[in-house]
Amino acid sequence: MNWSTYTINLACDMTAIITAGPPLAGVTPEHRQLAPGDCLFSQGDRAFGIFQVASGRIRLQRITPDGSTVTIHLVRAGEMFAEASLFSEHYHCDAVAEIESDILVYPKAEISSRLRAEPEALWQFAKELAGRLQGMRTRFELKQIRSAPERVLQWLRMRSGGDGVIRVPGAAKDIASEVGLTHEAFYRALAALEKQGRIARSTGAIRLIGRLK
Amino acid sequence: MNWSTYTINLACDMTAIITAGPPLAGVTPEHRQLAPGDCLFSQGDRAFGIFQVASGRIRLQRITPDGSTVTIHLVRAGEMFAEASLFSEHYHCDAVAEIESDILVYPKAEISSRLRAEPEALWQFAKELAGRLQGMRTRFELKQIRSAPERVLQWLRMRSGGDGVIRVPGAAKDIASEVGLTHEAFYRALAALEKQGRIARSTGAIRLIGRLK
DNA sequence: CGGAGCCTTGAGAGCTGTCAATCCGGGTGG
DNA sequence: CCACCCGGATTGACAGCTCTCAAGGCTCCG
Repeated sequence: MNWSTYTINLACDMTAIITAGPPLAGVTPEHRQLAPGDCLFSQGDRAFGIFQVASGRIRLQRITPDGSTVTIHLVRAGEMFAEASLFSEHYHCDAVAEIESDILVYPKAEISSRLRAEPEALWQFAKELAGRLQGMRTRFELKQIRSAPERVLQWLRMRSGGDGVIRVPGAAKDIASEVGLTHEAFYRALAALEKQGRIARSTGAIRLIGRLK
Repeated sequence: MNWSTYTINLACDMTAIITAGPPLAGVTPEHRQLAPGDCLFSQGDRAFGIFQVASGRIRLQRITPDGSTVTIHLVRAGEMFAEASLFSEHYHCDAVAEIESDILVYPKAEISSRLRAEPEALWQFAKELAGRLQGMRTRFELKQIRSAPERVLQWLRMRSGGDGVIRVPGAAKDIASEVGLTHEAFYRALAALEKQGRIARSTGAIRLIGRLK
């Protein structure tokens, strides 16, 4: 098992914290600044590009037949979105900035022609997609765990290196939302785990305690 | 809190109804029968193929550095898995049958050479991956909704056609696990929604009530 | 007619979200 | 150098909600 590879795979996944997947090789993106409420594209618009969130947060939503709004996805910093529009003429949902956001725009025509012309680039693109799919499935499975301490523990396990140490990037608060908890519940979970002797905390890092191989 | 408890929770999955993608065009799979507990591949094994579950259920799990097991994904009938192994020499997790399962095996060498040789097939494959990624994100977002009635309603909205009618395939019980609820909570949610006049139930179908466009 | 499985409802417990209060460390202005 | 302020970290109290366990009712089928 190659743990560094594993880390990279996860990076495609827990994007909110591990910033930035690799940009699309060989295609230089444009930047677009969005103010809260700004719309990047709407359902039915002709697809003009795929995107990556440099900073901010984008809500992908769809208006259902009965007129109500369904959130398809909340895209956070580092994440890419609307890849599927490469294979479709139009967007199938709205993309609206929740907060001030900086978006990288990869023009569809350019990406498309490049992927069509260079099978190797397409191969890499598919690889990227497959990795993100795996990551998404992992996140999904994590969500199935109802107990907050258990969920936090599993998350830590997935993020830990071979030494069982997880370096905490910035505020633990941000991790909370990543795991799908309020920060209070997250702190309580950490406290409980520490009390049980299953983790040890120090500033900027968390260490798993237990049978390390 | 023990693992068997989780197994039950984890069994909640939406794929049984939602998924069932097209098989890989132009490549004929082999079948493999697995008994409960049988291992399809292990972490570190040389990647020999990608798979689709014809029937049964496969647990993808990884042993973490501290020796504990983390479920990466529970694969259900219709779903494809281990696509990422196309881009990697080895598998990064274990695949174990939870129940008797029938697996379609697409040999890696064959898939790989076909995708390499025919850019159009690779394009389709990427399209498929992008679609699955979107679907996974949608499922993930649905999980974020805490209120059971709200979650059920959103799920119904996503599944409804333009007429706002959802035909219920078989037991409503199965839907419950798809939405990530116990069947009791699901019934209660439906009852609440009906009481509020937001849906109407009849045998075999549910109709959304509200401003249809 | 009987049974099996699904549908439905009830009661209670446990857990997380919410609201609030406190502590703490660093940066800032006086 | 120190008081002050701000945001994060932490803990407490409480309400609301879902899960669990349990008990009928209903429908289809043998």
